Amino acid sequence: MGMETSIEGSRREATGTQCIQRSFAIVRLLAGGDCDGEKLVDIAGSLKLSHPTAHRILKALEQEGIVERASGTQRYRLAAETAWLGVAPFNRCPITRLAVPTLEDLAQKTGDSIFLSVPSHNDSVYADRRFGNFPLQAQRIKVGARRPLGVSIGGRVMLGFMGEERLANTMRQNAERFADWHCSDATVLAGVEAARAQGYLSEDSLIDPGRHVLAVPVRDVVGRAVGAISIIAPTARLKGERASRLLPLLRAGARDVAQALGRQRMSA
Amino acid sequence: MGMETSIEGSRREATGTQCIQRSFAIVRLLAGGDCDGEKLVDIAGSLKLSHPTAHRILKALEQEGIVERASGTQRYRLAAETAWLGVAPFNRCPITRLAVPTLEDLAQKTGDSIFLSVPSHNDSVYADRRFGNFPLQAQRIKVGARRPLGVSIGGRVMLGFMGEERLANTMRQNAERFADWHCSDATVLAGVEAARAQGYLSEDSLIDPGRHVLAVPVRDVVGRAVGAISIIAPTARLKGERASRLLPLLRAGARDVAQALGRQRMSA
DNA sequence: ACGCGATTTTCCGCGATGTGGAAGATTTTT
DNA sequence: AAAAATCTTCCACATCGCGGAAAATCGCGT
Repeated sequence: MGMETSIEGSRREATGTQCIQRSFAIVRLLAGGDCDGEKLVDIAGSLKLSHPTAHRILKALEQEGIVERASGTQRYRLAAETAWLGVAPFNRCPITRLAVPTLEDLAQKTGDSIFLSVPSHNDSVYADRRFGNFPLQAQRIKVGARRPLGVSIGGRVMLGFMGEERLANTMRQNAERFADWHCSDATVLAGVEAARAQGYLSEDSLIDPGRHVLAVPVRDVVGRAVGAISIIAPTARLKGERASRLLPLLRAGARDVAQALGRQRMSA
Repeated sequence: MGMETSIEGSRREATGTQCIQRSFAIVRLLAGGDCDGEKLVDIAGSLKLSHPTAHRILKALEQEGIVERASGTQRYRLAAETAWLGVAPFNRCPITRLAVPTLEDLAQKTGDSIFLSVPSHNDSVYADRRFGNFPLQAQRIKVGARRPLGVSIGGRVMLGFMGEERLANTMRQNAERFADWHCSDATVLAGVEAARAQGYLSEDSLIDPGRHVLAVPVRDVVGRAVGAISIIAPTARLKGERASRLLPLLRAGARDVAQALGRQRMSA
């Protein structure tokens, strides 16, 4: 476990439905967990819910088929069937399907870890990943894992190309959550600016000291970011001359994915 | 709109959380809708919710980024970001990704409409579809659309290979909903039996008179159905000699997908 | 295998939270 | 432009969800 995904993240005029907020906070929390699942106490702890409350909601989610118990244990994880709730929107923008060959190609050519991130509400999500042959790979970052949008390098790159309004909204709504990830407003904004200026972002990994990240945006026809491709490798492998050799590769990959997406739009 | 997805479908000892049931009933309802979205009245009507209640829940879902308004209009549909809630479970069983080549191949070879269905809780979901070149295609069936498991032909085939226990559970929990789709317990069970006996099922389409359906299961290593591939075409095109020529094609397709899934498991 | 601490689950009275009728905006149709 | 339909806000009520406490269960260590 670990990640503090406080439920207060989206500070709203509480009018509405408390338990819907709580339910989806749980769903989002589980969305990032690995398939071993999370313990009730941890879920309750992270979201600052009482144990009975967390239990009751999880039970309801289980009845709805959204959540299941990892076989044997009584740990909770997202049910396989949750995947199918999103098929319709997914098919409207099947970026992960279209990106597969590109990601594999990049992983093979660079030998390092390649990630595809997508924006999701106020989070960035790792939508897919491929590993290369180099011994040290970023295994710790799971597909489905979420960060407040702006925390991960890929997230900052995306924020840079999602419009002023959304940038402002996200910064406001994620303000409190950034602290949990040891990064400030200023750091995030600096990254966003750099991404806008250069068209990419290169920074040390926050969660994984000794690793470096290089990220480029995937932009749709209008220029809006719909994702980001990033490469993660030991710092030594991503500095200086090699970095400048890798950058065009990443950019070409991002362009390919964008084009595949554009073609898709036509036929749908 | 149309489909009556009564919230009472899963008659439960109501203790728990009413509004979670309602929220996900709405999400499931929208999951099947096309990208034009659904009107508030229709949503409220289908689920027998008061307008203010439906409105309040939808507003909450919108704040959570689960639901959005179709551009311009004020109709509700699932937000693109919903797709990313399910990426982790999806990557545990990426059947739709792996099935793409097979579906395309089948559509191209047969010229008709090919569908991939997956089981999701008490529903079957159309997870993907491909059209062939023949003029009449099953355009009305949208990707993401849901039926009570057992209503669609693909659903019956899957039910046949999901174990006695699940079959019994599903039959019990879907009993009331079958009526909405003009099919009885007996019809469903007959189909299930036939599917078990033959390894496939061939029946007239219920929702689309004049069309016929031929479906085969996609089974995992243990033999459990994880999906179904079906072909839909005007009845004349799916009878007699042509049907027996198509069946092996479908079966081969299902086997290919199953094998791809098996290979996937290894590497994960 | 046994026992003890940690975790999950049930119970239940309180009250905050969600509810739906009715009325007021807004959009769409005629 | 008027009318109909739909969407949204308001508000008083009571239902539904809340969380403290206790019971049942799990699982870890010896």
